[in-house]
Amino acid sequence: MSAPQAPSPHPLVRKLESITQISAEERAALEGLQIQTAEFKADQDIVREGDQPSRCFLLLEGFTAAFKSVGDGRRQVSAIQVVGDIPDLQSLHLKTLDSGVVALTPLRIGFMRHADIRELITQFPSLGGAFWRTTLIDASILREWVANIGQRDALSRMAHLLCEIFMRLKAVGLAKDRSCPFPITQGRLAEATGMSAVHANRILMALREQEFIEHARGRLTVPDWDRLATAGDFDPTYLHLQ
Amino acid sequence: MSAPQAPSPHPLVRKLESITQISAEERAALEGLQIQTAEFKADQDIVREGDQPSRCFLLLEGFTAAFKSVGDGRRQVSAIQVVGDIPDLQSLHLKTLDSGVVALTPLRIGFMRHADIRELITQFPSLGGAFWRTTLIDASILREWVANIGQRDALSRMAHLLCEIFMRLKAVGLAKDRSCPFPITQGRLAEATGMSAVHANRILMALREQEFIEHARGRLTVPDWDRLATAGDFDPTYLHLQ
DNA sequence: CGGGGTGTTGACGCATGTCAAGTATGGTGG
DNA sequence: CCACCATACTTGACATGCGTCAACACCCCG
Repeated sequence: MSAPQAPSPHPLVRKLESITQISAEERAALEGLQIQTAEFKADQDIVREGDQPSRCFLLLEGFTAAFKSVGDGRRQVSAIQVVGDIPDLQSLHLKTLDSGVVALTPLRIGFMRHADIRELITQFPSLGGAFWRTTLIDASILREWVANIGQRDALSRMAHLLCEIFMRLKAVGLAKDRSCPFPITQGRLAEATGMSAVHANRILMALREQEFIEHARGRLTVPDWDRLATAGDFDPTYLHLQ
Repeated sequence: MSAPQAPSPHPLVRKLESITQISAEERAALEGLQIQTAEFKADQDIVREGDQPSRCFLLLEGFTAAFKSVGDGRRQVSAIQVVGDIPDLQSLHLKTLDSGVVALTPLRIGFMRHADIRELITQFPSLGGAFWRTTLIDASILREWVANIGQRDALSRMAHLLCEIFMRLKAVGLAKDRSCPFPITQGRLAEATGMSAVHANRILMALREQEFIEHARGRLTVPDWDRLATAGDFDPTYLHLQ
């Protein structure tokens, strides 16, 4: 009756379809999942370290970052999320959040109740596998971040991060050709790469001077992908795309 | 007939019992899971980056480390595993391994086929949740490592790592009182904390001189836990014990 | 057209890396 | 039981990448 392969307007279906085969039934169930949308302004905390949420949220529009604060007040960003990501999906099985999530831009998000997700998974175990898989990909990215921060020098480190974000945006259709939206301040990039804001600035300027990137007004352009990927020692295997 | 609460000799049951309630039926199913044991010598690779395994392994005895190599040949350890851990459980849903696992000591491990685990989970979905949860805890630890490596100075960083390993060993009953086995070389600790081996040595000596730790012949002793925890800015919430 | 956040720049110090030369330690074979 | 070897650990001298501080420039947004 309906066109069977119409591109789904539903962001959660899109997300999981990029991960696994979704049957018509599962798709219907996903589309029936109750989602409560909300908007946030830039720099607002969506959830905080220590929270015990009963729902998690799907990022519908904008960018977020997960972060932890350490003793002396410094912050480390441990992940950056783009459209389609579910930043706190781990709260489904871990009662207490071990990191906060902050809006990097104005956001539109969709809350999904844990109870509803659990019911969905009970009914369609293969969807449970898909959700599980997304958290495993997040963990894989974290391992790469550990290696990135632990071993690469500042220039490679930053280049690597830029490669990752660019490629993940491409995967969700937000990167056109050689450029993508990039509304992330140098301060945040510094927190994500474990360097000072001043040094992040110098490294970004070096990357621009040597024409690895163009970066202005919230857009990132990569004139020569291979060159940037080489500088960042970037191998996308860990993203487990496709 | 049998004593219902006899401490299970089965390591997988022990692991999952520390995470969730296990019914008698589930326990029986877990104990029936086919496990093929194997032994490895120190420094052998159990699995390698790029492998596509059809089984994963449970660590029965010894210590392992997950690691990635970066471009210039340096290595970063992204996790250290102790008895009861399943270092490559993510391979259940991610086809290609994004990091290798190496034996830090002589090992005894038990291989479990993906197919068997999948069947088990299909039959007992709540066990699936327990397995999922273990991978989420691993991810939580990775977030803490990102923060540790990214933000803390060398002394706190090392102290934090020592706290984590000590507490995880305690959780599986391997730490007696104030001391635990610690067969990890300074070179590995350096790879885990993202510092050079020489610097790791100096930091460990500083920790010993200031009596934060005693560390010799494969044993670590912590004379004053609170003092070490303070030095390492250590808060165990992220381990999600209990 | 004003102001707060963001980006830029320079001077300087220090934590950490590197290189190189040892010294302990523990396992192995004679 | 000892000699030997490989691996781990230790130490010093030196270089440097990066952090800190402080001032300033820019640019959007109201």
